[in-house]
Amino acid sequence: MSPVKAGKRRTDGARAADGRTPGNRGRATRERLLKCTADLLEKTSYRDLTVIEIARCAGTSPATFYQYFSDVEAAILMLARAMAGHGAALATLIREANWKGKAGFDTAGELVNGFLELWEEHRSLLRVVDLATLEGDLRFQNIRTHLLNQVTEALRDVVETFRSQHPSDLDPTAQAATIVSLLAHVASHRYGFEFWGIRTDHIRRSVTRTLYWTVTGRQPPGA
Amino acid sequence: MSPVKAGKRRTDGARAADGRTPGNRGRATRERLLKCTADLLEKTSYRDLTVIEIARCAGTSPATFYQYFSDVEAAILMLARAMAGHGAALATLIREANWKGKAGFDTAGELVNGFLELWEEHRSLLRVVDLATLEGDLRFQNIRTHLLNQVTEALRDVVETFRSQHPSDLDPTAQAATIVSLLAHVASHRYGFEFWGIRTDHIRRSVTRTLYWTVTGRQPPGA
DNA sequence: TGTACATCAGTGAACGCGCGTTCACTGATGTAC
DNA sequence: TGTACATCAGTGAACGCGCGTTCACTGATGTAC
Repeated sequence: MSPVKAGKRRTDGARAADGRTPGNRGRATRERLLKCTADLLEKTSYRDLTVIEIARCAGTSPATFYQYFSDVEAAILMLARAMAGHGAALATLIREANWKGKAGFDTAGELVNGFLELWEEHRSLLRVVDLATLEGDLRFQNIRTHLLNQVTEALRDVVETFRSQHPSDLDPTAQAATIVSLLAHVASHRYGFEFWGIRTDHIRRSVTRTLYWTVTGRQPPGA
Repeated sequence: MSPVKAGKRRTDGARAADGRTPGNRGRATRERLLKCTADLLEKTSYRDLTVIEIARCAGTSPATFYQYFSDVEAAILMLARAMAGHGAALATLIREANWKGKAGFDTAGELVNGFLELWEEHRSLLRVVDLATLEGDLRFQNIRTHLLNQVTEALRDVVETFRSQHPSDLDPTAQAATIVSLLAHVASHRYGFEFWGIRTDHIRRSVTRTLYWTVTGRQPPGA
């Protein structure tokens, strides 16, 4: 239909814009667009986030945006994937820390804090991931899984360590998934609780105790 | 500006359409529109739900829709409010059941099932409520609070019954909120777990045990 | 050091689309007498 | 039982808006010789 000029249009759109391979200048623009996407996400619902807005924020034109991303979601996905790696740090904490006795209780507290901090730092991105997951978007669901899976598997292994403390018909994976559910939900609704008059410190204490119990099967060390 | 004909336009739009008081026929149309909204919500993300679609499904025109609702969200809110009352049944269950010993463990199981069933029955509506809450929509947040608050308060009262079993610095409200978080999250991500290979039965068992422990402070009766 | 050329980078302006929303209108139903 | 009138109910057709997306173009940067 349209006269092909010179560049062989890449349909896969893997790395380049529309057949160009990016140089320094291009990469800078791209970063600016990503940064603006992240910033705007703090203020706007991701459904209302528009190419025009992002372009304007980055001091460029909508046409430029399309040289780097196929649409707004593509940019958000890129940000989300970069974030999903942060689950590894939590998994490492779980695997390497001591879960026995008082030290184990401290480990539980650290993990709870780890979740709260991770959500604090990436609040808007995690909100989008949760949102899209609930809506059934598989790409975001995969990111969420990737993030939480590492944590769940690490916890499952720890739970198995305490197998003798748990009833034999308890599934360690389900147990771990249950705990992760609790941690994720509390972290993402933290401000909801505060708005409702429940102090985060109190939640932290409750969750820490529950976490310790579900992992070790033992009563937490008395207050 | 425009010539006022006869009806005194109500700006509040409280009950009536545009100054008309609804009769039988009108109420039927209205019900049909609500039903269609609910049905379409099962298939479509609520963001993509359009007045035109709803009207078409109800066999009427978009103009008619606006006689009954100011916009799509208004219709959804109406559905959600009607559903929020269902929290009362769970609260009653919590308040009237026995929480001690083996009977208490059964009560915990019933409550977990109650959550799973409630979410099963109103999956799409609850999804919208969760979604909008995460996005900071206050109206939906209030509905969510209304629904979960009844449960949280009931649980808090039960937790207080077991005060001697819990450490003195434990806040019963925070403890109850923690449990409700767990229940709500698991109920809404149920299919996520199954997709991921975790059987609902296993989750149910884990959650029931955790619930029993967080409420009573005692080890659940061995399997 | 200079010139020509290829490629990268960016954009103004326009088109099309599809939804929200409204207006002026027709049709249906009820009720007073 | 019939007629007139008020009110309820519903709609076709159009307008406007704002975003997504693209095209044909100009400008910037690098590099070969």
